[in-house]
Amino acid sequence: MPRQRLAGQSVTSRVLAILAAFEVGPSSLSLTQIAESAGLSLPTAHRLVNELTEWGALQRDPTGRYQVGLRLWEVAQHGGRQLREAARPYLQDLFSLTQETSHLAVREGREALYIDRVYSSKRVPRASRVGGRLPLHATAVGKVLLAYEERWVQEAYVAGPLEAPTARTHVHPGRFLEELDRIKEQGHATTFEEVRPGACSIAVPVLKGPDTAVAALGLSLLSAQAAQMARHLPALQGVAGRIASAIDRRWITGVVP
Amino acid sequence: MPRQRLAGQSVTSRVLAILAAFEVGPSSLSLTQIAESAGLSLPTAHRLVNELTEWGALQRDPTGRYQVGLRLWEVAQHGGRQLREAARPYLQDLFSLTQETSHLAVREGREALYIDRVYSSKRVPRASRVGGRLPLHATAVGKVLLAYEERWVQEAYVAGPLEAPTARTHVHPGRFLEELDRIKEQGHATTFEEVRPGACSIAVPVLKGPDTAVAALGLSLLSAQAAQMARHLPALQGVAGRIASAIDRRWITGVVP
DNA sequence: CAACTCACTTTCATTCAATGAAAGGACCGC
DNA sequence: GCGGTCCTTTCATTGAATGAAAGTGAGTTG
Repeated sequence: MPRQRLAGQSVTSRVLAILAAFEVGPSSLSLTQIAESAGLSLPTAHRLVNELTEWGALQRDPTGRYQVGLRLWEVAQHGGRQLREAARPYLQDLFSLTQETSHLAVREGREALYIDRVYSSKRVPRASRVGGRLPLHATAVGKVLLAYEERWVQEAYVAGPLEAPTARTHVHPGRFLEELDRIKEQGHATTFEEVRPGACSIAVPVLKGPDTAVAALGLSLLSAQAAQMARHLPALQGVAGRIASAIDRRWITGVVP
Repeated sequence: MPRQRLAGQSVTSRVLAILAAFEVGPSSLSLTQIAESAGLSLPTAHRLVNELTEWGALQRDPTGRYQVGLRLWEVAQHGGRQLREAARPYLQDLFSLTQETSHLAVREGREALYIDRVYSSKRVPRASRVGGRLPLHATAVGKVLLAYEERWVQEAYVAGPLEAPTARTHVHPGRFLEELDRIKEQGHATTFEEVRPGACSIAVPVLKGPDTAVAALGLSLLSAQAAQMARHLPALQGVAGRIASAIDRRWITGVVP
């Protein structure tokens, strides 16, 4: 007799579980790994994965393992497109001005989601990744995003566990809330080796209204350059302003076809 | 009695049809539009769309319409990641050197799929879009990609319809095949107002072996700058070489975790 | 080279999740 | 209030999805 169908019974949920298998971990997975990660029997995984592959949501690499397919990538490019496309040229300007890794992030739950990033082959303090996440309290963009949230969101955040990727990460709830107040007052946040040793960062909000941040704009620098961080503040604020008005313009113009 | 369930019966295919609705057309759709585009009854579309929304594959905008969600975007960032992450810093270098819109494309069927793109707020000849497609025969990157394909692929391509976005598009099959030969011989392709009036482009292959192009690297310029196109050729070729070896290194190092 | 292993693929009887007709909101403008 | 459009919920019916079991095939061992 077929084994009892378990919870989360909808086919849709199974398909999504397969996609979720690619959220973390290695970028290519065997069928068995997918089945295990998604909690499916091998035949079921096989059939669904085949359908996804045929459509182009997944694709097989030369070794037979599966990766995310280009067609899914293509469709998903529409996600967050408004913000990303409005911001991209100015993010590029920021990089040209500062020659430092520039990035744009939004808040997703307890993490900062990196929407876009500009950097060259020269200096690359690699912590974030486009499509990657980092905890809000350990990054400058994250602190900015949280500083512009309502008080109860901030309190809910510090009520949760504050992990410490390095010894310098600020993990004291009370002091962190005070830091958030200071950040909102002065309009920018900084970190020094709070995500990874050797890297520091500075960020400002992209505002929509006086108290609402739709995104955060940041620079990552090597710790050796930390002294010059403040020098980039005018550039950051200027570019953030331009992005804010570009978004406004898009909102007024209406939905991009 | 419920209406006859039609072809393409699997739930997976329905879910994918919903995603496909976002491939073309406006970036946000109402439930009714999704149902129509995917060929589903309203209740079915409703249930599936709800599940997708709950997971984060779709999200509702303030007006209640649906767009591609950030979680799907995040997962799909893994698609083509190897190539994109290897190439990105060099693509940025190319832009810094030339100050012209730089892009990277791969072949997907009869079209060039734009994998990445670097440009600033200054000059923006907007034809391509990251995640967008253009016909192979109308773009410099497309011509390069086709020139390095085997002969039978080229012939199959010209056997299909060669659309002409502008009056200058090359649509004569025989002459186009000759152009492909010349392109492979000289190692680069150009267009002049073949996609859209006012814009021209130049592209070189990113090679893996002497006869295989894994991608194409291109610049878009305003037609007024057409005379200076050739001046950028050394930069293009140099950067393409660096990208090629970066990819090689990644292949040897193995799959990125 | 047979015996074994491991990862994937196919088959098929059983059954429960998916389906759409129908009816029920919600919000328009008139 | 009334016709309109769009979205949401309900529910009896049923066929698409399921997993046990058997099959394939590449690789490894004795």
